[in-house]
Amino acid sequence: MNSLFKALNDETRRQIVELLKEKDMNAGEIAERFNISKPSISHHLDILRQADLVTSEKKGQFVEYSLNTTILEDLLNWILTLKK
Amino acid sequence: MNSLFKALNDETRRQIVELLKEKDMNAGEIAERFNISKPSISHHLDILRQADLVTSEKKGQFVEYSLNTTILEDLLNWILTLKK
DNA sequence: TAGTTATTTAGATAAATATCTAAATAATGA
DNA sequence: TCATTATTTAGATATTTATCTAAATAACTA
Repeated sequence: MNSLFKALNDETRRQIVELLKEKDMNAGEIAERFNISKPSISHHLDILRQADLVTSEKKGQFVEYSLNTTILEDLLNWILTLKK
Repeated sequence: MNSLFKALNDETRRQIVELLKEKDMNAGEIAERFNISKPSISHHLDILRQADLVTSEKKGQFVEYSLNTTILEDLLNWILTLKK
């Protein structure tokens, strides 16, 4: 849970997640959407990957990122138990 | 949303939230549960209050804290739209 | 194979954060 | 009113984090 909350505790990363909700994208396409350097975006993607919120797959020269929503079950349940 | 994710991005604060799920508690009672100084707990409570995750009410010498679960609706909805 | 493009790694830096101790504030009760 | 108790504020410090530029790695293409 720690890595998940950490991953979501950043506006840029939440926006990346929202982008990937629409469709899979490669690192460069994601970086284009932000006024942040590519290495910084790469770092954000790494944190999202550590939290298992995204998966990545090398496709030739590109690295394609996809959203993994299954990990959100845990978060959902945590919140629901609070609301009891 | 920013203050909410920030508030939840700390194990101690998540534990405080879980304690308050069971029953309202004053600052001292909460602090007793952790090996952390009272000023630090006070600071954590402040961050939870800024996120509107808890409310506080002065009761004589004590300050009683309560969980506010309504604010979790937003978070719940954000997650649910991701899962679509 | 050499040059180009895509992405990540390394290393640096400024800002944010979690924690502490000491001091201030506020309420109680002798 | 004075001492005690509960809590917060102030100020300091060490760690984490978001960002950058430069360099490294990997894959394509002429």
